[in-house]
Parts: sequence; C-alpha cells; structure tokens
Amino acid sequence: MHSAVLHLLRRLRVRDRESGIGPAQLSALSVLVFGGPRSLGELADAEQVRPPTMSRIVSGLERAGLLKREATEDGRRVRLVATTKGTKILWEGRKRRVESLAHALASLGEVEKGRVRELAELLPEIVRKI
Amino acid sequence: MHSAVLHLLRRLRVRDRESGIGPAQLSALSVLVFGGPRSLGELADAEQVRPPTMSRIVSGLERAGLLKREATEDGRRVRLVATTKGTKILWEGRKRRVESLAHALASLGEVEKGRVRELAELLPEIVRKI
DNA sequence: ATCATTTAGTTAGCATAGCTAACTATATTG
DNA sequence: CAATATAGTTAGCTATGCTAACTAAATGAT
Repeated sequence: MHSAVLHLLRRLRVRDRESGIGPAQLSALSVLVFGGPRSLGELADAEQVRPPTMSRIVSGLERAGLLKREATEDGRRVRLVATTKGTKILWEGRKRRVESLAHALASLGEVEKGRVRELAELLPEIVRKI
Repeated sequence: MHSAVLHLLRRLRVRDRESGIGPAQLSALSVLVFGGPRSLGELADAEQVRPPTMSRIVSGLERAGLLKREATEDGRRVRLVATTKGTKILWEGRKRRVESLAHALASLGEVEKGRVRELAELLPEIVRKI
C-alpha cells in the first residue's frame, strides 16, 4: 500500500508540474485557498514542515504574486492570504488532477469504484491516527 | 482522495527519515531490494525520474555502500545490485512503516480493514492507468 | 570495414525543498 | 523594567528534480 500510494502521488505530480509551480508551493497554497488565511506557523504545521522551510516557500509564492503577507494585531505574526491569481491557478490545477484520476477510474467496474469511494472516505481518519 | 494520499505519504516519510537516507534514495533502493537488480535506465523509468537524476541518486547509494554498480555484456549498461547492508536497512525501514500503518489500522473495525485491503490490491492498477 | 547514428550514462549548472543554528523583533511575565 | 517566550527570517548544508551537453559503446548503412 505504501508503495502504491507513493507511485500514485508521483503520477499526479506530473500533471501538477504543468502549473509551473513547485509541489511544496502548490500544496501550501492549496491550504490557503481551500482552508482560508492563516499564519506562517499554522501553515508550517499543516504542511508538516519547519518554519524556515515554510518561510522560503511563502517567499516564492509571494514573489510569484500568488499570496500576500498581511500584518496582524500581533506584530510578530503575519496573515497569509491567497491572491485572486493564486486562487485561479489552484482551481485550474485541481481540475487537471481530477481529470487524471477520473480517466484512471473510468475503466474500473462499478464494484471497484465503490471500493475506491469507501476508502477515500476512510483515508483521512487513518492519516490522523498515524 | 488526492489530499488524503498526500498527507498519508507525508506522515509515513517522517518514519522513513529515521533510516538516515533520503526519500528518493530509499524508494530507488526498495525497487532493487524487492524487485531485483536492473539497469540505471530501468530504475529511472520505475521511479519516474530522468536518467541524470537517477545517476546522482545511485551515486549517493553507492557512496553509502547500499548498492554496487556491476558491468554487463553491453558495455554501456550497468547492473545495479543492492548490497547486504542496503537490503538490511530497507527491511528495517519496511518494518517501521508497517508498524506505523498497523498502529493506525488497528483501531478500525473489521469492515473498514476489509475495505483497506481491497483498495490496496486495486491501487497499483489505478496507478498504471494514470 | 569504416563512418554515421543511436543508446546508456555521466557531468555541469540551475531551481526547489528539507533541515539546524543563529539572529531579529515583538509580546508576555516577574 | 528586565528576563523570557514566541514568530519569523537569514545563512548554510544536503537532497532531488530538471535540461543541455558530453563520453563511450553498440548498431547499421554503404
């Protein structure tokens, strides 16, 4: 299962590359777009990455005009917000990934599709427990 | 599903880091250990990576004493073979991953476990079609 | 048989991404 | 007000991905 999951992800990333944005940047931006604005530390936690790493990922996204750093009441924190451009790019990427998966799933029988559906619902729970 | 798979992989990689070997090296070595010796180009294909990338990954593994480059009849090709040390390290890593997954799966009911099992068998087929 | 082409790998050079250690600036607390 | 804690950044290392350009070996065409 570990191996299959690894290769599934690798294939999907090939499509992601079309967005012209690195995988870590893409994943971080998706948290902002689909989960709303948050601080750098929160984003680092969500992405299971250290603050310096997230700091650089955010710098790249900012340079590309995909997010903005905004000041907060607490002078130490920043609020990271996806720009319109960032949001648009992400929705296009999601569309591509869904197309790839849909293509692969289309040739499966109804029974198999049902199994995939069941596991997709189960996975987040499993992940939380690891 | 894409998101859940991404985070599942990320969690498992945390355990993999304990091996003191990078994720790409670990994955390439696992192909040799569990799939047998092969050429650099074949390994690059299996890992969905370009030859120069695989060349450097292999160099790292060789430097660490985890695999050997052997000559073949065709003077251009090399045969990559995991060493005893490489094989041992990989089995220990597999053990750690299995422990992590087992821990997460242990709390599931029998029905859910059955679903996971069915999908684990289905995944490689899906991956091949993407 | 020789010269051109194809194939397998490597080297060089660039960008992204992960880390720790050390720093700055702002809040909080004693 | 001084000491400490918290949020981010900077610097510097390694690993991993790419393309372009190279070497060496095998194949093929005349």
